[in-house]
Amino acid sequence: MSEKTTRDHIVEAADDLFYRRGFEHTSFSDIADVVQISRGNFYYHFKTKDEILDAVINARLAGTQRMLDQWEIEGNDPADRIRSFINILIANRAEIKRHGCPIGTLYSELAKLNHRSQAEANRLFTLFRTWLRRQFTLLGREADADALAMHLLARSQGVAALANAFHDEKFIRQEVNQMIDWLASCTESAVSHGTRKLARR
Amino acid sequence: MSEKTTRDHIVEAADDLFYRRGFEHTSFSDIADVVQISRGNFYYHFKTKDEILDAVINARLAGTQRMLDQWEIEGNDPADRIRSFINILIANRAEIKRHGCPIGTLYSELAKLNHRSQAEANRLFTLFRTWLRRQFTLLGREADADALAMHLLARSQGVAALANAFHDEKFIRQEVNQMIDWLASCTESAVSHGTRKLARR
DNA sequence: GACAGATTAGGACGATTGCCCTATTTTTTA
DNA sequence: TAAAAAATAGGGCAATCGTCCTAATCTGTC
Repeated sequence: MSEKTTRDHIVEAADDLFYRRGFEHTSFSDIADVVQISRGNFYYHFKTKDEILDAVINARLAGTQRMLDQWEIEGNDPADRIRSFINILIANRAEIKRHGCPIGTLYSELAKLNHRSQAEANRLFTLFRTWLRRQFTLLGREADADALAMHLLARSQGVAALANAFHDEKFIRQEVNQMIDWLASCTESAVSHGTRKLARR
Repeated sequence: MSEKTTRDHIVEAADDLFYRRGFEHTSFSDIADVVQISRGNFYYHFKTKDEILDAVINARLAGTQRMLDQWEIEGNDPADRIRSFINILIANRAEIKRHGCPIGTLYSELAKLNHRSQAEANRLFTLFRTWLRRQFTLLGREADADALAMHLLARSQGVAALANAFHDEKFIRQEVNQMIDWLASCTESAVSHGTRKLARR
């Protein structure tokens, strides 16, 4: 089994705190308190706060990639895989209700700060976007695969934002059901791939 | 014509800065610089930073209410009024691309800070939610009017979030078109008001 | 057991923050 | 015009921030 280094602990704690309290609102001391190390030791592992941020983003990127790879193995059907994506909202509903989407809220904050790691944070979105686009292409919707991927991403973001604002898990379930239905209607009209024509049989 | 007081100027500048840079990242000095008053004078008008935040939220509430009232006058048809809501995304696309939705990003930040004005900020969402619900009710969808209102709010939030993340105005237009189409399908099936049945003629 | 390198602890720094006080100026009132 | 009130200016305060430095401790190797 893998020994967890102090550095790993720091990244893990920072990841959690950045999600729950935000990047700017989390101080070195906050992280050090969780990991139970001195602030001096902290500096040995990370020279600046931005370095921690980048490490957190990279950790999230790696974790997300692992998750997507896993879905690729589990689901034979691209529709199944897309449903796995949609169901993140269900799986993480409790945390989403309390803190929103980790990716969306982080990006939003970095955008306000005009932080130079905005582009890095965006890669988290792009990871999902590219993956979803491929799944929709496999579904026979290559003409508008990217638009469908963005549409689904946007709806997920919106659901997370409102679930957070209204502290409403039931709303998440409602919208997830609608997204599942929407996905079904996508596969049905896979051949025609018209821009906005959702044919019902 | 109405004389604009110093207090109004402060609220106006704070509103803008909170939107573009975020609440926490905006300092007293930042606002004072814009209004061109001393920090000392500042304290005469607002005792704490939280007071400014509340004033900004109230100003946004008032402005939003005025806008909704205006739509009520302009659009005879509830569908027209809902389209006015959807078209905010188009009207403000440039700013949304750069800074996201002012309501969504503010609430997200306050949630991270666990700020006690979260509830106040939420009233901005509730204002739209209640108004949209009424419009959908007038549209003959009273059974699921609230779900439709939340659905539309969520999609707007998602579009704003992704337009900001990918700096993509075209995406806004695409999604707005889809939302307009979706609204049309809502009115067509107004009578059946089934939970998730989007009948096409 | 001595030594070198890796790791940790704890404090100090300059800058910035929200907040507060007081003197001064401007405006209003009598 | 004199007094009162409203508004403004400028500086100061304690706390916190990210950052940095140095001394101490731990760990493994010869």
